[in-house]
Amino acid sequence: MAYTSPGKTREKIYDFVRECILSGTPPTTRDVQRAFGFRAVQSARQHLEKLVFEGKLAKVDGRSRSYRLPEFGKASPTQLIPMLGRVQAGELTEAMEDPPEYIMAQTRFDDDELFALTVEGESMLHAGILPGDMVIVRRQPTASSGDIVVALVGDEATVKRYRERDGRVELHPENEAFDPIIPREGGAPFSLLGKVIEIRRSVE
Amino acid sequence: MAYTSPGKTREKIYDFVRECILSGTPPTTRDVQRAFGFRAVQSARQHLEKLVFEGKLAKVDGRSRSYRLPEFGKASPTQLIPMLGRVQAGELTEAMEDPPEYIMAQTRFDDDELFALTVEGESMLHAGILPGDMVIVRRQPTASSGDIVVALVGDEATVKRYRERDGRVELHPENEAFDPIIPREGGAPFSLLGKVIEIRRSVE
DNA sequence: TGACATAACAGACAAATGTCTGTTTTATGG
DNA sequence: CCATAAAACAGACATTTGTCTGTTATGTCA
Repeated sequence: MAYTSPGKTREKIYDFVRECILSGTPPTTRDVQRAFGFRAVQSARQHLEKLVFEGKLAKVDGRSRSYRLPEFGKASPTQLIPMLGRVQAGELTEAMEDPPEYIMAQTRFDDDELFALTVEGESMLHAGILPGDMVIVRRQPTASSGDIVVALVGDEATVKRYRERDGRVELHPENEAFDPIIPREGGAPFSLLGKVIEIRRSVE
Repeated sequence: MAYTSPGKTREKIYDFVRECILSGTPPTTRDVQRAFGFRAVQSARQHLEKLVFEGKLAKVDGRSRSYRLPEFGKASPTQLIPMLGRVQAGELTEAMEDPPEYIMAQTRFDDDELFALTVEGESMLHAGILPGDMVIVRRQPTASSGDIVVALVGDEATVKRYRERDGRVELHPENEAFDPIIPREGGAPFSLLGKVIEIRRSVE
């Protein structure tokens, strides 16, 4: 490769490595070599190591394809979340598509068990949750007053605001056209599926 | 490793590989071997190849760390989107944090230029866009009537619904408390930054 | 011009990694 | 019991990949 001014090639190499990493396949030293037409591995390695020294890349010595963007790993971890579609008697089951649909989300904790649902109905309109919106839910058996939750009442999954009054659970819609749900002994079986932690709406 | 019932170990291996891939470091055959305590590389390889045969994993022969989730590549590509924070005189500039914040999003086209903004104010309340919501914007110079857009009016970036009436551009809020913006000749400089394609709200 | 720094090259070795052949163990069904 | 299939093991070889030592080319500055 022809001689280039100091740092010029290095920037391009950084961009290249970055692209590779973001697309899921960190490059090998020789990948970089080939991509830039170097006739020596060391030429690529030289630049890569300097990028590490400058802090623009991170790596683990001796391991293949180990160059990384230093920002990641520190940043909040990303998770794949299954899109659950249907709700069946008592049990929320994965809409068995093949392959199942997944969405990416950044979460605070790696061990949260998350799933996503599509909202039907307008009962949460005034909370800014519209029909067709996707809600990301953290599976948990309890909630705090004021949380937006997904609950199973009878056979139906529903998104409502959770409240406790006098030790009794109430599920409040945010739309005057709907009535609160107050589960009672002997009534429809009630269970809390989890708490809504994010709402997404695609308007394309 | 002790003998396990058919497919049992394989499922766990799939989960393991999946986790590795999602966290950005696809495993080597020997990574899997070690993780499961196999005393032979082939034990791990056997399972991995079978997973490929079953279509649950994809790989490139002969390349290190090349196991992938088949859903990706085919599925909509994911890209990193910069969070733009401030708006400065006429120009939307990246809030120069170090490192800049990025979020993941699944997009239809790889070459879309996207960025994200945080919404201030309640002018789009009835469109289900609340203060603090994040909007993902595709940079484009034009829009269709009915689109929700981000426009620069004077020095301020604003989220509104775009309408054309008699060939004139109008920016409509979705809240009676606000008035439409109708850019005029000689008025505040107006430019369209792009179209809102997704709204996200974190309620944690 | 010469000293110096960086870029690029050449060739090699060692470790990591993918791959292969064959054997042994374990569960299952006739 | 035997046949069969899958799981697990053993040991090896080939390629890929990381790393190293030393050399040559190119630009900068005094």
